[in-house]
Amino acid sequence: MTEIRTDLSRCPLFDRLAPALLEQLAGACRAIRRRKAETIIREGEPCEGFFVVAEGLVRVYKIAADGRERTLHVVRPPHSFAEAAMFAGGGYPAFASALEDARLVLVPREPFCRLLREQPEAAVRMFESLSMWMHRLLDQLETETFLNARAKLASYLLRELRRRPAGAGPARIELAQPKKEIASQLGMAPETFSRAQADLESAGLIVVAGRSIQVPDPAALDAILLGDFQGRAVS
Amino acid sequence: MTEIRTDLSRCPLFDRLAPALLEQLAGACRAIRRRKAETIIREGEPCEGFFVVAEGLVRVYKIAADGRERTLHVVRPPHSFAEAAMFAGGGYPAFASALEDARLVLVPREPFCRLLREQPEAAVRMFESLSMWMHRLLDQLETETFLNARAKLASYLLRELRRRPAGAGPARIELAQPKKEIASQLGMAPETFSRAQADLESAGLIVVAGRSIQVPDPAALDAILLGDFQGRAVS
DNA sequence: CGGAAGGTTGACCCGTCTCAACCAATGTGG
DNA sequence: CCACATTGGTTGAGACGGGTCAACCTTCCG
Repeated sequence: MTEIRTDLSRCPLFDRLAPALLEQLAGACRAIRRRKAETIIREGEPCEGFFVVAEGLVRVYKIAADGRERTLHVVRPPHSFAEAAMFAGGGYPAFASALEDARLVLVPREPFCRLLREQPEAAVRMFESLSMWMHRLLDQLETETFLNARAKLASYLLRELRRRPAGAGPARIELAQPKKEIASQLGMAPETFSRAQADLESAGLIVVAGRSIQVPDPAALDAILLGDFQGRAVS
Repeated sequence: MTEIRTDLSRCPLFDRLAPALLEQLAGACRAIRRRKAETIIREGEPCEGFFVVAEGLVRVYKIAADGRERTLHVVRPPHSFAEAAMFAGGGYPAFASALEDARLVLVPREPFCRLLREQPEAAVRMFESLSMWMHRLLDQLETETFLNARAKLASYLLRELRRRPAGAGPARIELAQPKKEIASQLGMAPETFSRAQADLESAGLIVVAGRSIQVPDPAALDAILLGDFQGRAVS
């Protein structure tokens, strides 16, 4: 139980919660483990509650009628997912599975809703979390409709760069997942990812070495997002 | 002022609010009018508050670096938009403009946040509203990635059918906006919309007469969403 | 050694975008 | 009242981006 309490306390939703309330909520939660590739929730399943990721990576995704999959987001500790499902009825709106062996905390619906009603501060945190999800989805929809494969990759790399500690040496990214997984996040086929990467590399914008990618000049990479790109027209 | 109170009371966010609280909130709000095509908010602008649509239609959209636009959603009375902007910082996440002459109520940030802190019931409504937006965005992203132009149109028509009063005569839809606007909502060029429509019509799935579209057999139209469509392979 | 998983590359195909012509309905000014 | 422009929509031709299929390579592992 004390482990659950610690896991919750790290999550932005709860990190300012009074210890007593945290303890109480933790008592109502359940620790859950999933091995790599195991499913956590299925689209349409009734919503028991939402999840805090304590360890490991979780992939949130949709499945098309013909079986194709599309990753919507990868959730890392100490964040949460499926919060929105609790208020909209109709079950979970997407699938989720473990990208690595994962430890999760299931926060059941009722105890959590009680907390929200009683703790305005907790409610505000929840609003912030939902808003962040919305912004993320908006960005994704924007990326989707306005950018081509190269620009999507560039925008992904720049986002990853921004996630790193400030002034952390040279601009280098270590991909934490297989490239085909990243391709799915970006809404493209693995082959297209590979080609986009090759294009950016031959334009001198990135240097690829396995799963390590260097960006000598982030500003130049950023320019890809605007006007188009003549990379393929070398002839 | 009493007009503002009435407008607010119709909005799902506030329709169960105690009259005294409603009155108080209304006192802090501002009535706003916009003519057709006038801008309401711009992406990145600091967030003063969010909006309830009292009359008219509002288009929420993104603009690409090269000027292309993409409609994300059309908000109709008595619903609201830009709620999420209040919690995420960084200003409004998209543009909004009036599709028709519109009457709006601006609910300023601070008075509203105070209400949320003091009224758990209001907070619950807010969660529901944010969750609906998230579901809508998820659906849109799903549609975007899995469906082709014909299937997008079919899914739009079926959605519109479901919005109509139950048992309201034959399955007919009156498009309330120009087709090129709907094309933008569906993320396709107007020409593509026109062709998708022609395809469905020549397959006998819909009957088009100007802006009026009939669906003789909704179940058949639904089948388009699953497997693919041989409509163009008539030869 | 053989096999599986991750990744790259080439060839080809298909869907959608773009550009352009065209049409109908509606207005506008002389 | 007519010439003309404007707006909304349809249709055709061509180009292009990205998906698919297939071959191949490397690394890792049993």
